[in-house]
Amino acid sequence: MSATIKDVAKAAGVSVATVSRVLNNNANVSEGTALLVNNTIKELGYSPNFLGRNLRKCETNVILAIIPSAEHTFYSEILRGMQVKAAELGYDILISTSNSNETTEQHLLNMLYNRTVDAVILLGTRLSAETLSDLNNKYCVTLCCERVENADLVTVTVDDCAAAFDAVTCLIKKGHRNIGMISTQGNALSSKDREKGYRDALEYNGIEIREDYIYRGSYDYRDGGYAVEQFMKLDKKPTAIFAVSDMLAAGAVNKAIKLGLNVGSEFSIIGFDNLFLCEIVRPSISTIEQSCYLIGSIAVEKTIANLATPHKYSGRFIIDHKLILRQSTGD
Amino acid sequence: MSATIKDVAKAAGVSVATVSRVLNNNANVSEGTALLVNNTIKELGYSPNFLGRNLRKCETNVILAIIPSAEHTFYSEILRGMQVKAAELGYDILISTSNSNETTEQHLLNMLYNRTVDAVILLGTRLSAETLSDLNNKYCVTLCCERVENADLVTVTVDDCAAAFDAVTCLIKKGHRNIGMISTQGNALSSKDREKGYRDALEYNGIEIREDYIYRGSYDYRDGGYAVEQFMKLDKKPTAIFAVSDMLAAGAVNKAIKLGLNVGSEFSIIGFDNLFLCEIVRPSISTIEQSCYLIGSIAVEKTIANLATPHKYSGRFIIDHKLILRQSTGD
DNA sequence: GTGAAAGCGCTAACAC
DNA sequence: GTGTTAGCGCTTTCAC
Repeated sequence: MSATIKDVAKAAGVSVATVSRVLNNNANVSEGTALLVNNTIKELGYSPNFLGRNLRKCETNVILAIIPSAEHTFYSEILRGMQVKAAELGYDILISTSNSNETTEQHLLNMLYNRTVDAVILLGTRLSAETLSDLNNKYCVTLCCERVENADLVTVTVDDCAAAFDAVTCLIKKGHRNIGMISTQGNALSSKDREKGYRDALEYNGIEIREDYIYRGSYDYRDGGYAVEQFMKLDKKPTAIFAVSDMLAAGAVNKAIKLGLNVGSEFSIIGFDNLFLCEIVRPSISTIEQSCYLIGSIAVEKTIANLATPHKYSGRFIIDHKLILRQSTGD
Repeated sequence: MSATIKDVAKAAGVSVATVSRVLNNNANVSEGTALLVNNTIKELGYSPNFLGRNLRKCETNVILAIIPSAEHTFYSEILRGMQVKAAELGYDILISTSNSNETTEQHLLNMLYNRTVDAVILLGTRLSAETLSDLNNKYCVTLCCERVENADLVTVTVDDCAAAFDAVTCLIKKGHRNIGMISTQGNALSSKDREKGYRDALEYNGIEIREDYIYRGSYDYRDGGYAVEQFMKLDKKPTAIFAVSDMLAAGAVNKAIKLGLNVGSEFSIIGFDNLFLCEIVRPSISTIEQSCYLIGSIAVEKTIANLATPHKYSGRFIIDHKLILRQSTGD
């Protein structure tokens, strides 16, 4: 159907080896031949078939990024960081969505097994530490935005504990003593770490920790509202909330307003991620911003480095975060 | 490094052909041999190398979906529709982002040239009709969410003109006679079509069309605000706005509120896409909902159909839309 | 500086 | 029902 390297070789009157050398900018080819070959390539509209090349070289120069869902804008900047760094290093990033479903996630890993991609970067995962370690041992897998205890692979995240500590400390400094937290069920360590940061901040400031101040639901917007409803049933109602995601914070803000609370200095809310949403809603939402671009960039850099070495590195990389204050904390 | 089909054949004491047959569920293999081979496969932890298979079969069973950016949640449901239909038909969907940049888009098309993927589905495009037609002629390309005049390829969109007509008619029925429109610059026909629907609705109701009621900017949130500012400088100020995207509508809503306008029945705004955002902001935003899941599903179905036939179909598919009324129109 | 040829892992005739 | 073998398109070693 389309031209092959053989066609080019024949048309240019050289061997396929020479065409291949031209294709790969190999030095050992005379200027004249190179010109001739390049012209023939153009004439025939030839492009190399990477299936042949990849098979031969046992590499694809493609990294698969698996995100939970395309519905979360949070990943977009991370993906951009990945793409820029990957392009720089001669790789392409392809994306697929797992729908936070372990079966789908497993299916996508087939691309690793069957050599369709060189490596996988997981933006969150449902897999166990053992699975991840095995996978990274046999292939090359990196984890982003989430950590898994004792999993032996490169992990790139913010310091969730410290970030939560900062957020809650800010609320305390504003005079709040009754601070609720909206967290999530399940075993995402990002949430657990943020809970720890929440507890640490309270403890550090000599504030009693109340278990009924911690609501755990899904990441769904509505859970933010449910949390507020729950809190408002308590004897001692919280006057501030720290949520592990901006969506939850948005749900909390809207529900609080609906309940007649004066969201701002009187009833403060801080989210997590700095989604664009935070700027759009009224009141705008204070939040923790992660250096997303950097997370993506570093994840790719470390992944490609691991691809090149026989003894894989598997450390944890902590990326910067920043507290951003807006109207939901009265700023 | 990892086991090959040869290793399996040797270990099982059969030929590679037999292993291949088992791998592909070929009927012509005895139950006993199949069992033996499958056990050996498990023992060796073998998975077939798709680079070999794909090279041999000249197909990858992968479709590349190119989206402008992962920042727009609008595409998520379309992608889900694509993935479900693709899985059904034995294909995988991989996603990449073009950043609305023609160079990047062109780069991604390399995956088509070099046979890394079987087909490409573009969710919007910067390419010309000629480029698209050539591309689809030589390979297999489908266009979604946007149309390009005279481009010879399968195109799947809502009826933008009719949808806009519905939105504007709704505003007129609510008593508005001075209706502004927030559109976009550039040559996106979706916007042009929506402008036509806007004009048609006005004309149909005997309302004069004023060119200064049409603002054209980017798709950026802020442009929604700029539009409102612009409109408020006019002698006869609009009392309603139809925007070609929810982001623009959100920007318009917030700016209108800031200017002291009573957004709702007094000053109405309708957006486009039905982003989740519409439900979160206050007032919630009326909008046009597209049947996104269906758009994705049909796009994939038609693409795969075209992959199988020598004479490609290249028609346009119109998908349903629905007007959704919320607080921003006083509902 | 260039060519011949082997072989990456797989599938699919073809032969038996 | 199973095996032998050619060959998909490419890179790379080895000659020269």
